[in-house]
Amino acid sequence: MSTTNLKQLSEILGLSQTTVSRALNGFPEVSEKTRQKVKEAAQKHNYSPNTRAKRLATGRSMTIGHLVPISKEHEMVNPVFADFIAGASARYAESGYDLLLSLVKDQDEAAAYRDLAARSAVDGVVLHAPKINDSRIALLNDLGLPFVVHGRSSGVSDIYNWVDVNNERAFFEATQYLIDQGHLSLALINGLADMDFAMRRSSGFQRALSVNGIPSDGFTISSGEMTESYGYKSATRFLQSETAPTAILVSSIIVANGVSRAIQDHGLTVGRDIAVLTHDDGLSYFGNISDPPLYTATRSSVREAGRKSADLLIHAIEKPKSDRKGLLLEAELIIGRSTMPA
Amino acid sequence: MSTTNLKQLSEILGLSQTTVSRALNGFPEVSEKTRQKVKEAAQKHNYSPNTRAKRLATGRSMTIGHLVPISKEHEMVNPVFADFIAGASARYAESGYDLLLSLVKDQDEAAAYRDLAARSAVDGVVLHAPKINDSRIALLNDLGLPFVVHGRSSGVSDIYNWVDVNNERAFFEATQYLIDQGHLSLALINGLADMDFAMRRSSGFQRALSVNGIPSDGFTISSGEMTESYGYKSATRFLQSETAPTAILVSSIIVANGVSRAIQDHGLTVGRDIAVLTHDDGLSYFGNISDPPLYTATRSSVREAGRKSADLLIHAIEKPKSDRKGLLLEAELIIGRSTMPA
DNA sequence: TTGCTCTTTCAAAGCGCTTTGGATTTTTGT
DNA sequence: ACAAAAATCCAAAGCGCTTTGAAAGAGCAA
Repeated sequence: MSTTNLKQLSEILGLSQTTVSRALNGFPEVSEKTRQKVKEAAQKHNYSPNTRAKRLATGRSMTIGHLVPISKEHEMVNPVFADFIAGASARYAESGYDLLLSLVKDQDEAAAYRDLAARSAVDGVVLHAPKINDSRIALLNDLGLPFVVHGRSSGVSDIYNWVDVNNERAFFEATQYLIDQGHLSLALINGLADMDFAMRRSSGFQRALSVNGIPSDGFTISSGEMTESYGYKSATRFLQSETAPTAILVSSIIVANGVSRAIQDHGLTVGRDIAVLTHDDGLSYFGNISDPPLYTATRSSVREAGRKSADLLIHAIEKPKSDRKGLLLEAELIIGRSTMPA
Repeated sequence: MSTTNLKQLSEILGLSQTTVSRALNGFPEVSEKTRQKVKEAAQKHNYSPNTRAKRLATGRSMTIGHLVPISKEHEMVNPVFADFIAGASARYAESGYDLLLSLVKDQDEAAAYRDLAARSAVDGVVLHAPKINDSRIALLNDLGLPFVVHGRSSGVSDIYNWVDVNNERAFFEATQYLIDQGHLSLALINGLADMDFAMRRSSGFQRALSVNGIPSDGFTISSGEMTESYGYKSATRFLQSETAPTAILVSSIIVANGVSRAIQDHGLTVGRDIAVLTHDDGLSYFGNISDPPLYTATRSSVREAGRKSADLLIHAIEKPKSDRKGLLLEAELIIGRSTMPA
């Protein structure tokens, strides 16, 4: 298990380090014959170039950073990130990048980005969970660090790379679907109000209501961090109110689990007494994969978003001059057993 | 946002690179006065040492690797890892380590470890989700890569650092608790059978049964990947059998959610008609934080385990001669609303 | 002053790669 | 056959830090 280095390998082969390096890195000026010999020797002596030396010499980190936010109060990490990263990680591996992960509290995030940039520790970063008017975008542009945003940030005038789900349309259509089913009293259990995705969902929801002439006392919205117990609490509150909704839109399956529990505790049955429609990020852990699925849902694979984001970022890193791009993914409306006509 | 390097900084100060480097790294041979001056200049010119250069010069990667397994068929990533890593990440940050994350399919994992070692890309790794007789432990010892196992591996004779929950005892006591409540027909919905933790839980479960003289037709065990729908399916199967259990032990809250759903679909009520007791890793996202909690549970914070593992690993890296250590954490039995006397 | 010990500072040698610019050998054209 | 072009190879110069080994300066005793 000893480590051979380039110098030793070149001595073994009786070639210069240059030639060996070029042979291994596929440069055209070395003959196929020597290249073959070199490759075999490298294999045999179990040589791989030392990462640290290579990075210094090339001036590239071959590392992509993910700064995943942890909410200050709850210290939670949203399982959605894991799946997104799983998607991205596969792409990084294919292209030879390592993934640097750091879980940071909101208030430390700017400093963490500055640090990564100053230390020159990464070639690019993925910006997670953008808020409305997110200041991190300007910061990253300032730092000159290539990046891609998973989501978008309304109100920001900078241009940037992003990959997002069409949340507005997804929730517009979901709401329209429920209205078509005859529901007139609706509720939305949304994510935190300052999140961009939550804003877009809420706006799609409200547009559908307004298009269908449902007045503002025909709906309610709650905002919060998307946990099971948040779903439970919100739904309980709605159910206890005088104008209890007949249909509830929910921001994630985890939250929907809490909503279902609340509904059951109220002696009602999901999909019979009350309709539940949730967004589904396609996290296989939480299911919704039976046929027909448990929940009617707007589905969009966050893992796929991770793959796409990685592709975009790698492109931005390797072709620095190219234009910034945005990629809008459409969610699919899946009809499950949690909704029914009013 | 330009990057100053050591050479430039030393020229600005009219000092040699050596002195500046030593001043910044707290060596005793530089006077407090110069050190102060250097620090101020570094601050002012926004200097931080280039990570790549530093790593090459010191021969250390200052990076710790986490290879998180993705199951081949389901391509899932268990949310437990996210919380563990959140705990570890905080410690790494304190000690100046970066965290390299890679999500790998089981069959690629050995190659991935070899690669990390050959490239000299990390100073140590965390081994996740050990199986019974896990061959990765011998591999890592072979590679000479410092590591800590989150869990243990029965049957392995190597010595190694580990941090584990006392799963045997936790499930022994949990089972005893249910038996004390009068339950005579029990079921265990466990993790995958080749996982070490699952084996230990199952063994604690069976020990309690045997201690209490419950015969082998008084219980059932199912094994599988710990998803919501796995919980649903297993519980459904149990409930449909002739000797339906009156109490079910479950391996995680997510699975327990599926179990609850199955019970409800069967027209029964958790904590009244049937007892559910689950392990709770303390993932705040999935709750069980109300008072009293929803589920009676054996609780042990996986985030805390992450912190402890990080401490142990950093120690192993920085003091290579020190003895390998094992750390056994005790789970706490929390009484919630999901259990009742038979 | 001289001589001696501590302090403080520095020039230069790595760390293990990539890459430049040039040298040497082989092939091709006529 | 000979010059020009192409193919092949190499020595050496970085990349930006840390660290070694030695020199210069300061403080003090005689």
